[in-house]
Amino acid sequence: MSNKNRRHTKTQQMVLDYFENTDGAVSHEMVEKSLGDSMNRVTIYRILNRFEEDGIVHKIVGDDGVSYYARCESACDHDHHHDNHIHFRCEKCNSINCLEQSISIDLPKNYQMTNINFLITGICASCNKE
Amino acid sequence: MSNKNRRHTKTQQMVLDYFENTDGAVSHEMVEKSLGDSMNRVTIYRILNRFEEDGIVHKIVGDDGVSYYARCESACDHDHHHDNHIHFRCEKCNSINCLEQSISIDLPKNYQMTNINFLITGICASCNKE
DNA sequence: GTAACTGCAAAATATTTGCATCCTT
DNA sequence: AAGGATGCAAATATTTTGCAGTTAC
Repeated sequence: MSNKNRRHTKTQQMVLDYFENTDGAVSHEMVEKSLGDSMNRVTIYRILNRFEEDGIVHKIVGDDGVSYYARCESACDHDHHHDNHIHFRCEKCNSINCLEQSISIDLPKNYQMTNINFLITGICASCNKE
Repeated sequence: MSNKNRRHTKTQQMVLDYFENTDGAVSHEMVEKSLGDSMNRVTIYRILNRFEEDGIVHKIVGDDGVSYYARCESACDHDHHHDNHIHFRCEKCNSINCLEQSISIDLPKNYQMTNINFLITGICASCNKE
């Protein structure tokens, strides 16, 4: 389903590097703030969409309505990037990270699952100190 | 925190009735399609926001980026409408409903939770038959 | 050389705000 | 009558699309 002919470009590599050097999930806004001088905002949209389409990252939509992207774990293949652990979004520092806890899902009969989006919002430990 | 002086109006009652007569969660678009002739789209935005603010409904953000609203269970009070069960969004019929399964959350030390958003996307049983 | 990728402008969507008016209390 | 709620227009975001120019392969 997914593998179009993709090309390796500088811009994409920069975004990949950004993922590599960033803890937790990443939003369009964050990429733009970081790399916006080197590339157009539209390009960022397109790169993020492409990455998701290709299974390189998965998307987590926050209860703030913002889309965050995180590199997929090894387990992800191109058509299934299920992600049955919980993400935590800190309202203060606006980071999204994975919690250890993972969920075993008990879907009712005849239900079929294509995507999981588990998100808890609140204050993370480091922000809670202050 | 929440109780402003609210007034009882026809428009709001219509939206409430719509919730009552609809299974599962409801999006702005659905309300507008249903009641758009009787009220302005902006009014719908404001009513839905107000309802959420007042704890009358809670918001679930789909991985499609769309906000859905569902009437709160009895357990909800004004400041805490935690909703630790899983919602299921059907990509075909675009309904959102609650699954029975609820999740016990095991938050790491010093984490503080303000909101839960558990959503599985896929095909529901009735759509899966066809 | 071909087709993917990018940048810019513009279009399409989605949501919010200002303000005059209407309606609940 | 005071101020919350609504409608309309306009302002803000946010995301997508068209197309020409550029670059990877």
